[in-house]
Amino acid sequence: MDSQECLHANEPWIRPGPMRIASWNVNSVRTRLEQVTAWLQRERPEVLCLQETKVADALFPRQAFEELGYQLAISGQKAYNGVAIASLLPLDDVQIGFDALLGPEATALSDQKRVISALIDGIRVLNLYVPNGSSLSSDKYSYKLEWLACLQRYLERQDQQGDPLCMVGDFNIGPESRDLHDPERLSGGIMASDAERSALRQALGERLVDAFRLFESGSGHWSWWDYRTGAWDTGRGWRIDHIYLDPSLQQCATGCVIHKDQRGNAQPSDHAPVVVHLAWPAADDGEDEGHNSWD
DNA sequence: ATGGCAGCGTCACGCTGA
Repeated sequence: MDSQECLHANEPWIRPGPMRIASWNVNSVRTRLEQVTAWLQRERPEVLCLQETKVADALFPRQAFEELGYQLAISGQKAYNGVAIASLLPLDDVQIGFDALLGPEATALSDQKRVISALIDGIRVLNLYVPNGSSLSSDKYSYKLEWLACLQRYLERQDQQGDPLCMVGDFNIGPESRDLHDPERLSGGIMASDAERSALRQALGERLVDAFRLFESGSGHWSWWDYRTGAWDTGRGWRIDHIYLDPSLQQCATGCVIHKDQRGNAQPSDHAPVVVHLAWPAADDGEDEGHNSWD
């Protein structure tokens, strides 16, 4: 866009886009470190959000990211869960856990390290690792529904802050039939039950939209392939890793891509990275959106 | 209906993930 470039030429303190925000469940950041750094070196996304880092903060392999120019915000624990944000741009106002916004009511849901956010170039980047739920009859399933109800309250609070919001992560939910390789068999089961889908929709509200579906309406696009069933070799995947944008970022989105090739690596994660491309900062269309003022 | 594969912690296999 020429008009946008002119704008930036006249406003040299505005960094010209694009902004790419990626999400990747790496299933152990230490085991996957070489794959992650190789991918970062090649793709150089401005932001990479990681899930299932599976490492206590003191043992997080910080140096490998910092050598590539990435700053880190991490929230991990031994063996399970764990989230992190790596960014080429400064990370401000890092918030860890639901209790950062909700206080004591959410403390019980903050033992498991599944929530981290930071303000990056004026965008609130929220990185989530939604509980899996195990099976419909499991205690973990009720925990998942409770967690999603808490997410709804958290997002209502986040909305009040007024920052543009990009929410990414492993949602452990296939929102619709087109997100499952075998909807007839899988619908209604774990990760595809009405209650999970409804709880996610409730949390999203009217404002948050799945960036991938802004560009691709078809089925057959997956972000996760089960290790156990030879799912990768037979193409039986799910699309459970998502990027959600609020209205101010929807209008900036220029693409959303799943880097499926990473699932074909030797010793891969069972998830592939998802990347949203944003033209950011937004071009000034004359209407003050509240997020792009520089006076 | 069940298991299958992978990572972790701690050293034989159980727990967890999805």
